[in-house]
Amino acid sequence: MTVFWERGYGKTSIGDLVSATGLQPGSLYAAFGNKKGLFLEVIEQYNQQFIAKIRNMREQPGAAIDKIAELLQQIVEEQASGRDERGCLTVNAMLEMSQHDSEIGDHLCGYSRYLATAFESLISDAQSEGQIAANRDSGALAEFLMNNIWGLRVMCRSRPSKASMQAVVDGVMAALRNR
Amino acid sequence: MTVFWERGYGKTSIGDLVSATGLQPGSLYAAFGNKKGLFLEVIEQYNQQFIAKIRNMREQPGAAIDKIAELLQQIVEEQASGRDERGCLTVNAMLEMSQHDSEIGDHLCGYSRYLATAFESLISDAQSEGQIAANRDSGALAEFLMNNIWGLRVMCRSRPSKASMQAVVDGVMAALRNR
DNA sequence: TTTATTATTGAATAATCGTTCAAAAATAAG
DNA sequence: CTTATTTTTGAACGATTATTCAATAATAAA
Repeated sequence: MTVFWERGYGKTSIGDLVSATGLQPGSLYAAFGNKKGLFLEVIEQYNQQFIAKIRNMREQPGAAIDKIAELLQQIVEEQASGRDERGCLTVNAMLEMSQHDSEIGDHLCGYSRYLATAFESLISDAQSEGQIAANRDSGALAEFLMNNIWGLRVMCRSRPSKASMQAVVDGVMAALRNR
Repeated sequence: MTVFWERGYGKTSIGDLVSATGLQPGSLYAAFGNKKGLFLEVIEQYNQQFIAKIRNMREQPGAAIDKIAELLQQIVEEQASGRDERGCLTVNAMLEMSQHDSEIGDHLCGYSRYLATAFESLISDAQSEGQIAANRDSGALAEFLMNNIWGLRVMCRSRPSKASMQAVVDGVMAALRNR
């Protein structure tokens, strides 16, 4: 996962995966069929981790609006600490592979749809708790939130100042809380 | 430009460029040095075109806030009409190449910074015209706007419904107009 | 027309790629 | 311990890659 994340799909060679896993080509092919098979399992796992993170957040105590803020803030802090120069594996894969490989594209598009519903449930929670007006469209707000996360994942890759990213996060939270 | 845009840098072979340009490898190398040299000139031209578009918009008559809305709406319409399955060449290049190739990375990061100032001038116009409150931070709003454009360029690649993209655009414009 | 300069050609090169597979090693079953 | 089964090994293969360059053609200068 780390190798694909740092180098992208196309620039990751089997040799890179051999070094990273300590397995020889034959073993990798016996286990995953081919390079794409391994990549599909990698993004599946990556996506499930993020979905699990949101699911887990919802089960924790605390205001939903604060959880959303925390989700965004984490992206800022990771970037600021220099830990995240690789952005989001899913976004990277989506832009590199989505239209070129329909199997990977299907996978990612389905996940994207699923992720929107996960965000919508967080928004709904915040509406129930009175921090977002109940008459606003939760689906539309979820798309808006997700769009800004996609954006931050792109921004990560353009060596932004922390202030720039913080400005975006503050703007998004203000837009969610408002009206 | 079209070839790089549709296939990305890594998946574009010299053979593809030979077919697209009608020039033989030797001629391409005589003119551009190598594949990367050609790519750098391509993204330079692509970015200049977008900067010129914003500059031109500012010179046209009409409310600045409507120009911003039009910029966002164009992305929605292009996607809805099926014309844009390739997203934005710059965003694609940024995610594919930025951290792997520092020369391309520098180019793109510089452009990203420059683009933010172009957006800021549009925001400032809208503030002068009274459609965005003058006490709001134009730089922060510009980052917010740009972030959503990056997001839409990612979203383009996940086969979204027009309604989803429209929801984002409406959300962004509401956030800009508000308060 | 003749000469000098520039541009184009496209086959050849060396490197790297994803993938395969017979041989060897490790493990499990009898 | 012996046999059967599974896993791992890593060299080899064919395909593709970016790049080069001597030969050829086109253009400009004299």
